[in-house]
Amino acid sequence: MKSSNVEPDERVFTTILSARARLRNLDAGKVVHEFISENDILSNSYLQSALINMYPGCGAMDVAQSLYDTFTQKNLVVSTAMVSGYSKIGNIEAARSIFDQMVDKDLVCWSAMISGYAESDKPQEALKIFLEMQQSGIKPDLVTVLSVISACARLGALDRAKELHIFVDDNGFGKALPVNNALIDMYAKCGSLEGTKEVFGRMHNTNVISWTSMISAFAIHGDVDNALNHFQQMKCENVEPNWVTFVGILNACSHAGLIEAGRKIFASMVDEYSITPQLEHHGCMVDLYGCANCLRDALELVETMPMAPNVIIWGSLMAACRIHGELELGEFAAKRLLELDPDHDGAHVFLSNIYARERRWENVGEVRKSMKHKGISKERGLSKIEMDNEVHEFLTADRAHKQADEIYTKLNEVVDKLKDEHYAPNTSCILVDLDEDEKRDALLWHSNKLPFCYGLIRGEKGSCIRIIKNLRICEDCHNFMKLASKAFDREIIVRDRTRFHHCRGGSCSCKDYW
DNA sequence: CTAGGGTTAG
Repeated sequence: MKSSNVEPDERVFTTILSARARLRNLDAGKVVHEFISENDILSNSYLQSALINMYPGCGAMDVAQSLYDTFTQKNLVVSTAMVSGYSKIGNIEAARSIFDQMVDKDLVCWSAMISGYAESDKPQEALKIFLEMQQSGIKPDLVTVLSVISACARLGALDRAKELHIFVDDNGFGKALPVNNALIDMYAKCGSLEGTKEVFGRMHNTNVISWTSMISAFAIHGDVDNALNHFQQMKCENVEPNWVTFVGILNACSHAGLIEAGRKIFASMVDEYSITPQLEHHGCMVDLYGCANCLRDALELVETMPMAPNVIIWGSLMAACRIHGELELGEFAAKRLLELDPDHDGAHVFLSNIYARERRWENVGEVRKSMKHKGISKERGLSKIEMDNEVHEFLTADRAHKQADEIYTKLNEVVDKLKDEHYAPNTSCILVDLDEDEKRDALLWHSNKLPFCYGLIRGEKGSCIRIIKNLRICEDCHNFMKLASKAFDREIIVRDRTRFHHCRGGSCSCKDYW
């Protein structure tokens, strides 16, 4: 182009830059950046936003920021690109700070902020911003609605979800395919498989995302039969499964312990569908073997898989070893994990616990010192319950709630009643340096049990109690919920980090396999 | 009529 003496026009650069952004090719992008600077066309706002848009994907948000700082006039589109750039790299505070400085905000920049919060797992903030947007007189479009539904899914509050569904229908989005797909996922993550089925049943047309969302919904609720059924059915309807579909179906097998079925499906990816298993699929298989206590198979897969295992893979193996008390392999996995992520809280806590159990006090000291030095602490247990249109949060041994006294009194009552059902606190779930009495208290105050008691106090009599937990539910809390479902004749639905537990009449839908 | 926000996945 240059040799024929045709000057490239500015449109060419926006095309090149968006290609660079997709390729995540930082060096090539910088060459274009320099060329633009040298030719004094950096004042073109189309070029500005294309440049800003390229950097976050290349892992160079700092370059985007310094470039942005040089612009004296902050264009709305360019600022929005900064908001979404910071959101993509997980720096939501920086995104918000730019957002707050913007004047005359339009729909797109509000949407960028909403999806930023949704993807940063701050659903409450996303919904709050959505409300503010409407109060400022701006009506959402389809894209906004999708982000809001996704935020509500992460929040997990069913009443809020139902309200949003009505809003979506009332505003004319109820027939759009992507909206219905998002609603399927929302109901699943809010613990309502019924809602999921209802939305799916009313859809006039479906695509691979609809079917995949259904399969994943059944997977997280432990209904492997329906997950497999829907997988068959989508084949009959000539909908081609994609790689996400396989993540869902393999997860379903993992949650139900169906090793053979999982193996076959994993093999069929290549044999029947010509889909190369990715890291995620290998992760599902490690999970499948790990949960089923086939730790040798899990390790073999990790060591022979065609790509380098990442933090999630080693974490999955480590978690399986923790559950099955396989300390030696667990230590190995934790160490590999720490090589990839030296600040991983779970691996530190796990190592320290293994060493404590084996009375290797020197090692315990080393790990704790390193944690203190790096400022690492264990992620705290956090549980939530929705009540009267409000989401109430509880940490372990939390006394911050306004009705804390009442809740703790109730907890004692509940524990007394559960003792009739032979409930005995299982302190092996707690591995810190506490004496037995302290352990017992720490266990009873596990965050899960607090929202349950609050649900008993405030909820309608006989209604289902829905709890959302940030970590994997511990064995003692699981046992507690099962017994409580019988003793109080209540359905209790707990969403933990990876799946749902439906407790009813003394047993759980996961059949104690999780 | 070429910039910025998007549903399924651990």
